[in-house]
Amino acid sequence: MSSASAPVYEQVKTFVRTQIGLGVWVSGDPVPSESALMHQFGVSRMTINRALRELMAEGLVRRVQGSGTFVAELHQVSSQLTIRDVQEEVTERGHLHATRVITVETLRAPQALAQRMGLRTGQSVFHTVLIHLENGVPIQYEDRYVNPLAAPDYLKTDFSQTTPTRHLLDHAPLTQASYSIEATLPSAEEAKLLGIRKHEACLVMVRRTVSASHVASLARLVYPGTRYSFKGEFQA
Amino acid sequence: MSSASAPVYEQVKTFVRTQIGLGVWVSGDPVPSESALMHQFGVSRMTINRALRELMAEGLVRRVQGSGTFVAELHQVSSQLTIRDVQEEVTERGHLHATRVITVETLRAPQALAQRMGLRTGQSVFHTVLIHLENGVPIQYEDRYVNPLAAPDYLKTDFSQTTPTRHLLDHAPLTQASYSIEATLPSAEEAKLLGIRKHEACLVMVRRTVSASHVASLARLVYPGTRYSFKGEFQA
DNA sequence: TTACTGTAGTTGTCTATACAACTTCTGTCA
DNA sequence: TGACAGAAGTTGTATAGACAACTACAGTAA
Repeated sequence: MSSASAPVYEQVKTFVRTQIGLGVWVSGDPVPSESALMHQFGVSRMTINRALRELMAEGLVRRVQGSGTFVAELHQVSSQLTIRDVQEEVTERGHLHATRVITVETLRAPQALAQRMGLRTGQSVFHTVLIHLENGVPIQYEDRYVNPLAAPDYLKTDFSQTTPTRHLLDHAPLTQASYSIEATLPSAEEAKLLGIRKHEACLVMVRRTVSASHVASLARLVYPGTRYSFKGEFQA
Repeated sequence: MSSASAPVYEQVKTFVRTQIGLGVWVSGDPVPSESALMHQFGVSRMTINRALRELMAEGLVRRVQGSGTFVAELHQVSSQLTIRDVQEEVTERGHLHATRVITVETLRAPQALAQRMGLRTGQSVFHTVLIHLENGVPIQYEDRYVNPLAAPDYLKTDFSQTTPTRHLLDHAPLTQASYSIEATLPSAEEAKLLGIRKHEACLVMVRRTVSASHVASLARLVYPGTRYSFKGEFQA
């Protein structure tokens, strides 16, 4: 029923997806040409083109100009890892979000930090340390350095109301970000502030965001392993 | 120079991206209508449409039929988390990959496992436990259950040559996958096989893959926190 | 055999047009 | 005032055609 009224290009996508999903066409196999699918479905080439182009963007097929369309080799499976504002994430679960402000300061960047943020040694950098709580339980330790050039008003924020992430997204348009996720044991201070034992494993995400060609922020986010996990899905 | 010869729809995308990147247009602002951009660039509507449609797919703008196009609220940043075959990953780094086979067996699924894999209790399930080594150092403990219906020849694989991931990708076309990433301390057996101390934090990925409507495999991958991290990038 | 050329087939881009579906606002009528 | 109708503007989809750019292959010439 729903497919009867679905747009034609969606029907074509579904057809191709199904053939691949059922294993009728396997990795490397040629997908029928635009011309062939055009006659098979009795629609115009642009419609077929859109379907195949979108399937390529989704990583399901590979297209080579002059040669043809082929089922992609799925040797690597990518999925969206979503990085969200903690506050929204918590409130969306219907829980209460609160912030404990530990440190708010301006300091002169030591060499190691300056290097990682692309600044000169001794340049001013904003520094905040916060604890995010979900229903009163600490779930994230956030240690963040912010480039004053990217967000001059950062320290004026009321961090008990607005999260740093939120402020930055609103004031420093994001152009690039990189992150790494590791597992480590917490430092003494982190363990104390998160209210966990020293031998409890933590997920640590280190995130570097770039806004208009300079590093905007460098954050170290520590999550107690027992209270947090990253989840994701992948759909062919 | 390169933009002079770039396709028009790319030029339009670059224009919109730049306005957003520079902060000229901020979250929620209306993007000029297709008709306006059409006159501005002197091109047909379909070309503008393609540019805006692709920007929407990339999450940079939000489009509402009948209303207009708006700069998206970047409250969530998603990026590709790539799940790859360990062997390929290691050899690509120019290192030596090896596998230690610990367990290869068929067993009857206990209730908890059967439930998680969508099988009946007592049904046959393949089970393998392997250690992956990079230059002789253990980097991953892989504990995997495989549905015989999805990959009947799984146990015939020579696991010292082919990784389970590889066999499954080649024999059971992937239609869906979900995963979670957590931090925990290793079990006694895991610590022993990975050659780490009991109090060393580990990244644990639990991955469930679905092939043609039934669960193909359930894997628990344990990485020593000191030897592994997930990395990723995001580009606006 | 080897190197080159041409041709058929394929994808990439773009146009001008059309109608459908939806939103927003304005003006009219009760 | 309030409800409704309509018009204008917007995006969504689809068409038929055109030319460009590229690939793969077959045939030809040296």
